[in-house]
Amino acid sequence: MPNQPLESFEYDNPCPIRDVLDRIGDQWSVLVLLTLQPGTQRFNELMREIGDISKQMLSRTLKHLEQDGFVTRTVYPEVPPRVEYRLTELGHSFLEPMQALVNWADSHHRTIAEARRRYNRE
Amino acid sequence: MPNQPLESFEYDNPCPIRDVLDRIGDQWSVLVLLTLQPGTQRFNELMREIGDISKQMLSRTLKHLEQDGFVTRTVYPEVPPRVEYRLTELGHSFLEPMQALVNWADSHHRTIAEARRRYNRE
DNA sequence: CCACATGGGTCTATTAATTAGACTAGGTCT
DNA sequence: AGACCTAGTCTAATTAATAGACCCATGTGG
Repeated sequence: MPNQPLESFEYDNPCPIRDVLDRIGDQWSVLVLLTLQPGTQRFNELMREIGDISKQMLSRTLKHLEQDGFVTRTVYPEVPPRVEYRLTELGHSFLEPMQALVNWADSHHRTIAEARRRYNRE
Repeated sequence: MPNQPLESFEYDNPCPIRDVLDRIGDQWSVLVLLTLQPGTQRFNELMREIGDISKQMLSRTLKHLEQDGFVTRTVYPEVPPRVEYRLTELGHSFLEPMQALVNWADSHHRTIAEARRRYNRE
């Protein structure tokens, strides 16, 4: 174990709700979880599926999600390597309320786009 | 109108859901909306209430939320100035599914904290 | 009359986060 | 031998966020 971990995973937010929401409320976590919803995906599949995420951020996001128990990471010792990511029970459970939010976004995005245009005109 | 707007508000995300969620999925938007839930708040009240947000980010976040129609901004031409922020119907409507997510976070944060400790031990 | 406080910001300089792209490993295929 | 595969990591360059100084007009205290 020659090198220090580059990022420590300790996290001491006094508010547990903010602690949870700050973690999954970053740019990518929810998108990764939604992409994993249909089933197991490999690293590069996630890259392709999401399209505009960088390797580093996908790697870090998956690491966080794994740490918090949202996904599992399974390595198959083959060559070339194969690593599969899959939602846990917790991950699926999270996507239930999240799905309600996605539905909200889906049914209100026109209203929002409209508000944005109006604001820009003035 | 001598100076260009420093940040353009155009935003052309091909996926409308990501367009909406990316906007409110930043570090502060949800927190600001939740803080406005009980009722009208002034700028510095929001600062104090949230505690660890910078003026600039609060200003920018409120501007985005106003642009997207989540909050209204009312200026009273007094001295010293008074500016009140208040949720719109859309803002309140958004907080309904969001509240479900907050509840989820509240009831699962122990499980998550546990997973995080386990991960760090290994 | 001068100094200071006030609220809601903006501007700037420093620090942190994100990105793009090069690089690695061991094995298969030509 | 040389090229290719995946799942990352490392570094350098770009971008975003923060802290703190500053601004405006007016009201208050001395």
